[in-house]
Amino acid sequence: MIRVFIIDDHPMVIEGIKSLLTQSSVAEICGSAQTGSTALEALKSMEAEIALVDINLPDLSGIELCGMLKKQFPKIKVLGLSTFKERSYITRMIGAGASGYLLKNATREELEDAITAAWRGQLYMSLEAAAILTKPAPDTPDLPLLTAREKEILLLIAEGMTNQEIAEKLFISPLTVDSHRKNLLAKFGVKNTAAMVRFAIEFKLIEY
Amino acid sequence: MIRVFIIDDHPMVIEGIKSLLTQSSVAEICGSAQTGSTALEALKSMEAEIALVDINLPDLSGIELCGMLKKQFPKIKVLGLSTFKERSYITRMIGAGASGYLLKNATREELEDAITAAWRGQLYMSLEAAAILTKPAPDTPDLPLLTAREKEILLLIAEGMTNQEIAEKLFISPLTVDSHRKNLLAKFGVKNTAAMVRFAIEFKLIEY
DNA sequence: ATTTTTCTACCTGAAAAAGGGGATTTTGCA
DNA sequence: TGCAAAATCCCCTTTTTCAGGTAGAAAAAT
Repeated sequence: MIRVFIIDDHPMVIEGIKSLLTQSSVAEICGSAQTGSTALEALKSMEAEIALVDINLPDLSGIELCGMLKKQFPKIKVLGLSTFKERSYITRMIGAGASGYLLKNATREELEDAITAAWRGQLYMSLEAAAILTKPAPDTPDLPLLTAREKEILLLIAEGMTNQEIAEKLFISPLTVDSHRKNLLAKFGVKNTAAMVRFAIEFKLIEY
Repeated sequence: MIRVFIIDDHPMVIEGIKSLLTQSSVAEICGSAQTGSTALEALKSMEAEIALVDINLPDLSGIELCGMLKKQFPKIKVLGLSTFKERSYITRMIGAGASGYLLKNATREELEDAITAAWRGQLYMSLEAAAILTKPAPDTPDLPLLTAREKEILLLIAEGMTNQEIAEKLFISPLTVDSHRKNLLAKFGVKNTAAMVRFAIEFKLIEY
């Protein structure tokens, strides 16, 4: 029997999962907690194999908690659990090391499949969550078209180079760099470099 | 038979996949390309169901190409293919809408499993890739510990607010904001705001 | 060939940030 | 209570960026 620990701030969710798994031949509940910190403490004296982690906890986000769980209890596999169908939650949870993601409308069968897959070292994604991930991303707002030179200079700005440094690197005048910088500010509709860098990363115009 | 299009800059990889799938009862190769742009063009006049996309192409990254494929051909499921075992490639590929990720050492069976799962709308992750994702993240470099106030001010800086604006928002002196800003620069080991914002996003100290 | 876009360069001055210090008060914790 | 850390505030100077333009040459598109 795979030992499962539940972390959710809603007691009725905890009870619901317990009820679903009561007659499971696959998994048994070894404990539960309503906050991330309580869970971290409880898991120190408990042999859990799987943690079902709600994305929204009162003290920590599920994403943060997942990272902490993986670090402190590397043997435990984490499954994210949420009502949220947001692709960014899913990808961040996976990025944090989760072995899967379930929506809270999961059937007992899906729960068991997820727990079993995670326990085997597989990545489990419910059909519904997979559909969210694999559908085309929503149309991003029309992004400004940057010239090649603007892109080049944007990268260098984001590395922290001053106009003078960039000018020396590209064999142009610092005044020219300044002109490009102003064009970038105008195209992004922002008023300074901080916002420019953030915009560029947010809209994947540069990588980090 | 599931129609599969291969995109890889190495002809020997394309041939290898073709060879593996020659006697497949599941999939058939309907075409191939060595660059992203060639693939996008070819797929306009081709009924492919699955695209196997190499992460490193000469013209586009596999991640970019995945996004473009999902946008222009929403019906096509994308599977990432790489020698790279880097978690960030995997998560970014999934974030771009891929239905799975395979390493180039995959067996015919794994290839077929991936293609079938993707075709069914599931997310496929090879055992090896899943292991990379679900193992505890490598120890990040020791990140600077920020005080609560520093975090607060970092967020506002990254939104593009000036010291004066932040001071008014927090009911403190602009000089205080400046002090925190200097502390942040020192803690991050960077010399200006552009690099500060980038560092903060890169190391997930702020979100965007 | 013409038009449009991009790149380059410049001007001036104000605003903002960065550098390099310093100090006092407040807060949290043992 | 005492101590360390955090928060707050200050000084002065220099550097850098931003605002708000202008304009010509080169490259690209038509």
